[in-house]
Amino acid sequence: MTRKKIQIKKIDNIAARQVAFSKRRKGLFKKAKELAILCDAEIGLLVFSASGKLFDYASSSIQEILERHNNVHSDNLPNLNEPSVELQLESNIRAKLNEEVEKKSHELRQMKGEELQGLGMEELKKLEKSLQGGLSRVAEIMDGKNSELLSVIGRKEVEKMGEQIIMQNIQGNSSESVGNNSTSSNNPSQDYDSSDTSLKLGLPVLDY
Amino acid sequence: MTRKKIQIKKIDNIAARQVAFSKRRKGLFKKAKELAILCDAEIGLLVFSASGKLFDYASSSIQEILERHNNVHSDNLPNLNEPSVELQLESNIRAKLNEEVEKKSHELRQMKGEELQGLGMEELKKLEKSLQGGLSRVAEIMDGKNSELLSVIGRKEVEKMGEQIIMQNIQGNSSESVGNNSTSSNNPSQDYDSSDTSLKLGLPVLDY
DNA sequence: AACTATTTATAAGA
DNA sequence: TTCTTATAAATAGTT
Repeated sequence: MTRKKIQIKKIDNIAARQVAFSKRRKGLFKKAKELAILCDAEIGLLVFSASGKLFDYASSSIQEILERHNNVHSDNLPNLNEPSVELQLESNIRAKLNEEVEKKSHELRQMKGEELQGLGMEELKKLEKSLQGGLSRVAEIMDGKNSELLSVIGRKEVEKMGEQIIMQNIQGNSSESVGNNSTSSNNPSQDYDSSDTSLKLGLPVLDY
Repeated sequence: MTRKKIQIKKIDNIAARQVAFSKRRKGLFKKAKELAILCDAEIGLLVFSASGKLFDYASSSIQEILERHNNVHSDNLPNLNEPSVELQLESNIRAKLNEEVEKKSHELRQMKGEELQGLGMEELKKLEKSLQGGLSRVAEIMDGKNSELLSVIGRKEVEKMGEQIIMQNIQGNSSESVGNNSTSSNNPSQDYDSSDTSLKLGLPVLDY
């Protein structure tokens, strides 16, 4: 509804969802109050956040409104042994949440290669594709991190490493040296001849 | 709130009040539904018009529960303002479950290559390993399925293929034949000209 | 928590 | 009631 139109579906990002909840809850309560005042209506509003916190508003007392509601639906079964409304509600929510946890756990285990028995070929292929997608994204990010680190180390050091590698190749022969050769970093007055740094191929593999 | 800003006080004109009630009630319910969906909140909303008509909305099955709410509390309402011990307990459980759902959702999205920003190299590697593990398990299962299917196709066909491969190898020259040489057991009437068996090497890729 | 570009909601009028 | 439209309000994305 503003910088961009949004779809009305559960907001994935937790932080964003909490922010939206705060803003919209405020807006909703304001609207409810305005309607009650402007149009002389009786309004009861109960909101449980995803974390279980209760927010409510009633133009008169909640009891009064609920009683009235009950009268409208005229079925009176006074049962004091019943769990409270809220408690029943919470129970339902808990059941739903448990189900959701199970579902996600199962999906997660499947992505880790477990509990695959029931799947058909189509589903297996989908899963495989999903895994491959994730894998390549992870690889991308790792590459990105390596690049970042390279730029942090600085061009000079990289070039220096290149030189050293070249020298090693010229002098010895088999030395597979890949170790950390970075000479002390606080050395700004370093001067070197850039002309012989051409062979910078095979950049050191940065491993963590 | 449009052609002119209005004060939030009871609308005097009855007709105007009814019109406003209709419009604003609609808006209020829409907002309530949006909040419930967007932010995963549980919402109950009761609205009585000035004339006594009831309008309500509940994001879950609060409805029935609300109807009984006053049955429980209309006679004895000492502790309506403070959640009962049980309710607080349930709320805690719900909060924990929500957390768990979020955690799993997050992990799931990470396995699909999303929300990777915060991860360090170590974590990325772990993730990569996990994905590779899952991938190979999935591949195994798929292989298994292919084999099963092969056996369903029948030993005969497999044997036939083997023979054909052998024949090809004989007729050519490279004698690296590794195929299954067991000649058919229960197949006396089968006769075919192996000479025209075209190049069916590289067992058919079973695709679904 | 504040800002602001947009989307929504809606008061008045028809 | 419903539609239209000018304007007020709400709010998503950003800082």
